[in-house]
Amino acid sequence: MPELPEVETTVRGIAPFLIGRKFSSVTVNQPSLRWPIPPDFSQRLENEICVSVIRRAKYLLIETETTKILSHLGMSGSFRLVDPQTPLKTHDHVQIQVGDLELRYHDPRRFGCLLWADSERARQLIDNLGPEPLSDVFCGEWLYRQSKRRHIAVKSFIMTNAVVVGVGNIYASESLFLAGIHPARQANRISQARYNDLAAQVKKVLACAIEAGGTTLRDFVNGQGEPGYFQQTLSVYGRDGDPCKKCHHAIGSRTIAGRNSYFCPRCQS
DNA sequence: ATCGGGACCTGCTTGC
DNA sequence: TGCAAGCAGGTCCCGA
Repeated sequence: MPELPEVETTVRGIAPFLIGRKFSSVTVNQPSLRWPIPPDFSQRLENEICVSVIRRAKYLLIETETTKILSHLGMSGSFRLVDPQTPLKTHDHVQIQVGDLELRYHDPRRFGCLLWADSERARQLIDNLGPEPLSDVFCGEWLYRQSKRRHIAVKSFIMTNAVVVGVGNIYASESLFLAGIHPARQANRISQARYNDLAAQVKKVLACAIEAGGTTLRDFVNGQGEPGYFQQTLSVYGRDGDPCKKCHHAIGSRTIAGRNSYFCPRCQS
């Protein structure tokens, strides 16, 4: 799934084509996502003018003059803009006509969601989110303070949304490698100096990925339907057994809190 | 309060 | 070649 850079790339890709335009017709082909698409979705959205498209954590917020949608792409979701004549693909669950284009939500695994942002469910999802990784609030001192009495592995810690949003499995492994911290190290056993470095690496790796247009793994397609290409620059993720780019020792992998984790056993401690 | 694991789905890869 | 098991980038929710 799309991690934060993919969501950011999607927002940047679709926003210019939506803002100031009318959603002239809305069709829900499959309402059964992680939570059902609200039954009044099409009716309430039709003929609305889009006023903003922004990202918060890995959520997209699409606002019109009278309402706002909260969407998450789950593990396999994507939005793309196509010519309305383009044949539907399997798992194109929602179609929104906007100007002479059509915005389609596509999601094979249906772990994503489309909700009204003011619904109780949506509030629950966004109310307890931690700081954005690229904001000034997120820094080594913040991480160090949050890590007190946290016994979980540092990798799980930085993937916790209340600590910092938008750090998924790929970028957790990548930033820990760049900071030289072993992913299984207990969160409360790391100095502030090391957290300073880690925060800096998280910012760097996410900013680079956004710059590159997002990582493309199997399911991501950006707003124009073109793949990103950041996967070529990954240092450890998915490189089990390959040589470390710093020391040439073999990259290792292990499961941490149920997630595959990649690291260099020599460079990370 | 904190933590790990199951659950939600489909599709691709792998191994028999 | 065919089939079934295993696994995938997220994250909520439950039970320990």
